[in-house]
Amino acid sequence: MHTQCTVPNPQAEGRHRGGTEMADTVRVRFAPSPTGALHIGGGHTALFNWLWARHTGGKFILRIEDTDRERSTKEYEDTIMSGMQWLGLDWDEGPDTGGPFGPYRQSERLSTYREAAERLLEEGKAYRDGEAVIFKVPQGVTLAFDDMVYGHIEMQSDTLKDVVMIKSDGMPTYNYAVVIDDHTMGITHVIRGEDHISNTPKQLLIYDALGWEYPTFAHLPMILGKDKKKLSKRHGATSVYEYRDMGYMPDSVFNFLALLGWSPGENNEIFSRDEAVGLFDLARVIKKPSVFDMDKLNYINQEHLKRLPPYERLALVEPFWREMGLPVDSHSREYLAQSLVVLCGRGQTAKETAGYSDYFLTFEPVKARYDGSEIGDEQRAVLKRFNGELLALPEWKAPVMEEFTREWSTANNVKMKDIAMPLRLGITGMKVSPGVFEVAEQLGRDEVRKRLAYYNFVE
RNA sequence: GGUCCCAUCGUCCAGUGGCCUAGGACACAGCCCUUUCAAGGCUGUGACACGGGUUCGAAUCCCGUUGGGACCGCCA
Repeated sequence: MHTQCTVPNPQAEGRHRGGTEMADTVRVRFAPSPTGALHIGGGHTALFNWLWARHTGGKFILRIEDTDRERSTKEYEDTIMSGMQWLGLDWDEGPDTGGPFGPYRQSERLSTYREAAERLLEEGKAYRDGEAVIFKVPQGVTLAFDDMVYGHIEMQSDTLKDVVMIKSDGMPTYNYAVVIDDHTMGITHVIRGEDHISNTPKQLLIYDALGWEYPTFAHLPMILGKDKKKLSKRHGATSVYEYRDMGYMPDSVFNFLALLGWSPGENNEIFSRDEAVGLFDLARVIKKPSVFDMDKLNYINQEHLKRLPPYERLALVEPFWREMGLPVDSHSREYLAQSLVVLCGRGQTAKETAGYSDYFLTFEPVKARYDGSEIGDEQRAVLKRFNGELLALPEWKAPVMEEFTREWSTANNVKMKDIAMPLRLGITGMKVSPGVFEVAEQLGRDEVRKRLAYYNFVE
């Protein structure tokens, strides 16, 4: 057990939860503003909150911070939610599911913000300027908190400017609303990006003014692009959807994101959601910002892809085949799934896998890629003899074909690759493929005969 | 500029004073396997930013320097 961890693990300590001990239960929230899709940074923050809630048996709350009237839209709210669902981050309370601490949209909690603001106004801790309500920062106060990741942090109030609580349009500002909501929603752990560390002292001031206790803070290291700058569109995909569209599995993106700023501590980098939940610990989160590394994502995705049962892999690849205009429906599910088994882990994404396997679905792309013109008369004659005998084999099985080919190449003093390569090219149109006999078996004797005949590689 | 934060291979992590001539993974290079590629196996290149302390002993603790980042909005 990690003694730094201030929150007891209910499983490990065998404590009972619920009922009157409700107050002990971990409550964390992800609070995006609906001004854009769920991007990698937001996904990372949501993920760590979710992990902590699930690990501790607590609650994961989704709160929509839609106080920017100009930029917030319902569409973005929906995309963020479906992005989270895609990643498998389910929430216990939120704008759609409801819950005992609702409403879960800031735009619907305006009265709560006003009440607290009135109180502060009456007590002389805030003042009006124009239509806005502004918090008066007291001088000479030391603001301090103990961050679960960054440790003890303190700052003098003198360096702070007064903070706007309610904007002229009646909407609360972030630094104010976040305090009111986290407190009234019973949030126990505020887990958010490191870029919020400098905001925290302002929020502390408001907790103090209202006489509220601080939640536990845990700031997460930033995710940077290859150039070590804050991740942005310039670094490629930004929304988690773009990863889905590129053929990445949600489990892989989950796994990859979990590894940014955290590790289970053992030499275990590929894990499932459930394993991550069991292993996760906020006390093991590191402080150093991490660079988003596409190569690592690719590797992780390939590992997850390899571990997938055939039909699940088929479900992932199928949309990309369709996108490529391949005749998916003219084949049986068994045939398609088996084709991917033959492909055996080739391709780092479902999209790549689809691109490597088009020849299983139709001959057309093969013809487009390969014309057989580099084969001279002499070699063609050899191929015709060999292919003729191959197609006449009593059993159309890869091991049988392979054995036959070895014997034939020795007997005829022909190099294995001189007959295997044209065969591969003729049936796949590629110089790279799985074992050519496995491909031939999967395609079937008739289809192979048809393709070879097209190139005049067989009599 | 002010305040705050960070600093181990190119990248992601391990390391919480002795087990470290610093470990794993990705990437890269080579070899093996082989009908091609992928996968797999083996090997290699490669880091504690720098300078001072503290200590019998420091990647680990302290101070400074340098370098990076964040925040300083009636955005969140």
